[in-house]
Amino acid sequence: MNVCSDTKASMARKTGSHADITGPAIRAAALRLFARSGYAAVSMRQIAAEVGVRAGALYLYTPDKQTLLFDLMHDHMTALLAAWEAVEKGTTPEAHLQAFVTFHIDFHIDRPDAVFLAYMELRNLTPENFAVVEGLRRQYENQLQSILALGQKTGAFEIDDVRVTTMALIAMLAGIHVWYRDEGRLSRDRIQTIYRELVRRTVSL
Amino acid sequence: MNVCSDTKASMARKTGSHADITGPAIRAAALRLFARSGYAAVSMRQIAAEVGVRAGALYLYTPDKQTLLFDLMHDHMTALLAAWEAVEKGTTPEAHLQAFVTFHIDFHIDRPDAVFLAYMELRNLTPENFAVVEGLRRQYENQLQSILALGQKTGAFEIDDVRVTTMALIAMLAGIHVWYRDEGRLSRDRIQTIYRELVRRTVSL
DNA sequence: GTCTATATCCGGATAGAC
DNA sequence: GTCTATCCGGATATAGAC
Repeated sequence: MNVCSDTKASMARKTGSHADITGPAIRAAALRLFARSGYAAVSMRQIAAEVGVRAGALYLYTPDKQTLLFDLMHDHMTALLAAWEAVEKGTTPEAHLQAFVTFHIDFHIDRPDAVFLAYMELRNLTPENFAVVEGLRRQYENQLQSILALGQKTGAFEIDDVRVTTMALIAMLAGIHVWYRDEGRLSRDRIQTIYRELVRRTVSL
Repeated sequence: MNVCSDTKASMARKTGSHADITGPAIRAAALRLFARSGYAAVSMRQIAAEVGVRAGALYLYTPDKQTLLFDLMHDHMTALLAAWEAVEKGTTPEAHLQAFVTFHIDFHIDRPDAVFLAYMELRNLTPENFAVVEGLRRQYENQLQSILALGQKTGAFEIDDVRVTTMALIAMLAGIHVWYRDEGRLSRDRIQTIYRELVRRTVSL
């Protein structure tokens, strides 16, 4: 932070102007700290210190702390849905489901802090903000639920209760973030292989 | 609270003495509020108001807020382990696993607030307290892991990675608390039946 | 055992200088 | 765009009266 070499033509004209740097830096610091200690336990002064500015400067980039939290969660959920939209999903329900598992694990392993926020800090959102984020979360669940419902209809899957199975699989996948470590015993590929098989079994007799 | 009728022989001799009532009431109030709003977001004043006393009075029953949280989590985990010890588990690995699922769902549905605390407030424990609670949580995971390992050894189960399957099943079961409602679409029995089958499938080819 | 009062500190957010 | 200074409220925890 606070690199003021000013040697490049692209640098701002006035020393001390870092709107393009400080904004993202604030979001990154808030994400890291909120994920580590929880929204309520993190102060604006802490976030500012992490970025290398004073607390007052934060309010040039966010109207308040609540909006900072909401933006982080909202952007994460939006990115999640957009990324899933872009995935090549295959033709059969089986392939579709396998693609979902692979995608989910990839996306979540790459964004541990955002994932943590998205499901731990829901209760710290104002009711209006909660409704928005909850709606996006529900949309994501529905992606999986649709796959299961279609597979059940075509006979590809043997499922007792589609809604419960959806929630069970989401929970199973979400649980990975609790124990996953980059330097852990298992590679990402290995984990994906194991979970694809676990999920396949839960929808097969 | 603060019922001072003093008409029964069993009432305390001194008006305003409610040690036997206030202590549990404080814990119950703290549990409810911590679960609803999060440890960091709940003040001692709020807890006191819920009980019907002033904030200062709380310190007759707990040395500080942190200890209050720790005691709630510690007691929950201890009760969980003790209750599982007391369960009739059956003789085969299959029966053992089914008993675990049934037990887990029963215990957790009956204590939604404590369950919520136990996995949401870990990061608000001091390092020493965290280590204790984490150790108890690990003991519980090991109960399930032992069942899976034994079943794998005897050939009753077909499991790729016992550790990952343990974490996957724990997460799947823990996820119930996210959507379960007492007045919901599904009875407890029905939910247990569905999950017993989901779990059975994950350890069978 | 509880209350009132208070010490001490830290929180979010704003105003105005530079 | 950032800083310093500050307002104002609320936090935990303690001391001493009743």
